[in-house]
Amino acid sequence: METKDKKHFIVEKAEELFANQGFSGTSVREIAKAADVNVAMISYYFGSKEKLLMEIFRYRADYLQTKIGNLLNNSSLSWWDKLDIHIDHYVEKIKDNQHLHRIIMREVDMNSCSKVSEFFLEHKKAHFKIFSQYIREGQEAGVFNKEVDLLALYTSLAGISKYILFNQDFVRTIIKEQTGNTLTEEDLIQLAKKYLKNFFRKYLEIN
Amino acid sequence: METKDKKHFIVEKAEELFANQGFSGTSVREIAKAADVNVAMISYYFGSKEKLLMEIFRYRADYLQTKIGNLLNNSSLSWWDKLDIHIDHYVEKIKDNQHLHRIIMREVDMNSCSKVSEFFLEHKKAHFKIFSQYIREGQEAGVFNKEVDLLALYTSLAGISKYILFNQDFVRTIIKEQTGNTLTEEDLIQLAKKYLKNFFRKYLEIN
DNA sequence: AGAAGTTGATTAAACGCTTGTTTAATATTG
DNA sequence: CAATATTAAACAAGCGTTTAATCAACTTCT
Repeated sequence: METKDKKHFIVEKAEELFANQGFSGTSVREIAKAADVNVAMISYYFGSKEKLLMEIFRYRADYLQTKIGNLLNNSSLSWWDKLDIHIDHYVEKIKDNQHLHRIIMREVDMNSCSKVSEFFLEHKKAHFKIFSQYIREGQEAGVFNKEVDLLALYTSLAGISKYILFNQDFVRTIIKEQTGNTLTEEDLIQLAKKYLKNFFRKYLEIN
Repeated sequence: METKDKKHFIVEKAEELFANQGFSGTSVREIAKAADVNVAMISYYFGSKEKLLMEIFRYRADYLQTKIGNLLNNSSLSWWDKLDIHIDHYVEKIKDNQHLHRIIMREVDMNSCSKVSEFFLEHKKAHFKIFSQYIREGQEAGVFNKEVDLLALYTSLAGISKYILFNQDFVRTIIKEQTGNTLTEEDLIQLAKKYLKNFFRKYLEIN
């Protein structure tokens, strides 16, 4: 394997371990074993354990770019269809980057006083900006209800989708009791999307 | 100080440290220093670091009892007022037990495969049961809209309140940019309550 | 073309330090 | 005097990181 691929492999294994066991709860020896490399390679490649964590963030930087705007602007779809796409996109992205989100929740959101925290705060702000700009344009186009709190919308979007994705066991159990069906992760994704689309319709529709 | 009070003091200090730095990220020496006791006392009192974590859960067991039902049943208030009380109660309880919730999020929700996870899953189920029973009674009384997904309501209640409370920096920043005001934690609690009450009205009102 | 040299990758071992826990001695209490 | 509480010190194990030696691949020189 090429050394660049090997580095990426270590990053991915570390990401998974950090997500499930936490940064402090995972030893470099554990990471080395999972990636099937010598312990020293982690210091050799990344400098330190902490810098490996930073490398994870850098590795996922493209995801954090949140360039949804382009997709939506050039389309001839209706405002409502675009909103659905936005929601689908949002939930899907959280699903695809669950490990990263878990790490952010554990190591960044929880002790919010480092430079990393500031970086992710900026990212959240940027995403909120894109989101609220889209809603406002829909409002000015006369499609979306103008009497709606953008932050209320956004916290619901983030809160609901994160809750369903990070409490999968709970949601699954309830659905199992209600219907007898055991939902797959994909089913849960669809459920989150359904709930959110319903939610946005209720809030943005003009009666 | 009495030995029982001292034990409680250690438990509270440990709770705070575990909440902010994680279980693995906090050493027993750190806890001992925070509680101003000798390191050996923690093993002497609790047996081990892990058992101290369990003691935290036992210590907060009364909170986790979630006996909201009593308060609501015997009241002569309207269904809507009772719902507001329920929401107030829910948000307030999360605020008062933020440390515990952080620990549960970090150490329980994240790696869901231990006996502790099962315990908290049962607790969530019990709370959902109380919640949905209340809503259903309101539906049968003809006050609440019958065409509403109980799980959608619940995940929103939990998701929104947790998001606001555990992303305080973000919410504060947005509000600061929008209004110029820097919100206190109490303000954020009120915001969460407002959002949730609005939400439940939108979903449960019969047009 | 083949030996010598250069570079980066990989290894096992060791480093010093911290970890959770235990021990054995001392202090405090009833 | 007995029982409990508290202490400093020691314990083995694990931690993140470094070292120095070896390996592999490629370049350069005759």
